[in-house]
Amino acid sequence: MSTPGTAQLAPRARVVELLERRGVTATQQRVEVGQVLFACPQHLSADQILERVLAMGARVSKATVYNTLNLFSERGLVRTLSIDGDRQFYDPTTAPHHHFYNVDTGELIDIPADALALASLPAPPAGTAHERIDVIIRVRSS
Amino acid sequence: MSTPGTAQLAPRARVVELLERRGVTATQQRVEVGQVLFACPQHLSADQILERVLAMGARVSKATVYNTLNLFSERGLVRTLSIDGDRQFYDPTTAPHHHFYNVDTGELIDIPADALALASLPAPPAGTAHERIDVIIRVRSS
DNA sequence: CACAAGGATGAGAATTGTTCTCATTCCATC
DNA sequence: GATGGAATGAGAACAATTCTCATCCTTGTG
Ligand SMILES: [Mn+2]
Ligand SMILES: [Mn+2]
Ligand SMILES: [Zn+2]
Ligand SMILES: [Zn+2]
Repeated sequence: MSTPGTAQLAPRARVVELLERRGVTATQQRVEVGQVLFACPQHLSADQILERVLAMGARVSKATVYNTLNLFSERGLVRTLSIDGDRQFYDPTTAPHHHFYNVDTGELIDIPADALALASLPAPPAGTAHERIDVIIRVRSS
Repeated sequence: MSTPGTAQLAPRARVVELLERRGVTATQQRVEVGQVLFACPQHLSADQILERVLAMGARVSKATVYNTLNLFSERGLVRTLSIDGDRQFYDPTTAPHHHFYNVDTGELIDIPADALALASLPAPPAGTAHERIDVIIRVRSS
């Protein structure tokens, strides 16, 4: 039994703490975006985040949602996923992990880092250093 | 000593054969796109392909380049890569392999499938079947 | 507790990669 | 050489994202 229009949200206090730990000023809108984004492990588009923030009764603009997500991404509060050419998804789980992507439904499912062994990693090209590894396992509904 | 404006191209006959093997009618424009795309292992955007086809003196439109790349992609002649939210890259190497992506320069480098061991693959979610695995190793210029 | 000063916000325009429309052109087949 | 269906292309349309810049907040200061 869920109250319509009242999705689960991360508590403001927890969001404020997360932002301040990364040196991000905890403004009204950033906290509201964070309450939606950090509610649970999930993968949301900018549009979905905007919808949900508006649904919780807050007032935010599209520009601020994008500003905020880009800032969160720079500060390591969110991971940006590009799985197709359409839109990006924002992933509150920043620890290393991977994804199943259902090409038919668009669904994204987390794969814990330790559920997938990457052996014999090739050395990065000369003059470069590893930053992060993304594994996307594309699946079809069968 | 390279002749300016005359980049290396795949021979028309080879391209025609590739297309016909996949049941794709070998029209003038499709063959020209193929000559650019199948010239060597590489990763080009639609715009780069258009530029190069025009540079070889052929007449093609943007719409046809996109039509052709989407058709090639459906027929398994090219693999589409989404590495950031900006544009897609088209990869003539359709056999399984992976990529280094230099986030500073935008450079994409192939990693042969056998240079990277993926052990203990998790089972696909119920009701789905593996389609393909993409590993992208993001690196920074250091 | 006013009060700057700089940072954040937002309405809407701009940008850009990609798709769509549909009239025209091409091509395989007869 | 005709012809019917597929392919092409100019340009409009779309959609995700960014930009502009006037207005609004925050935060520290007096
Ligand atoms: Mn971006
Ligand atoms: Mn596409
Ligand atoms: Zn995830
Ligand atoms: Zn490749």
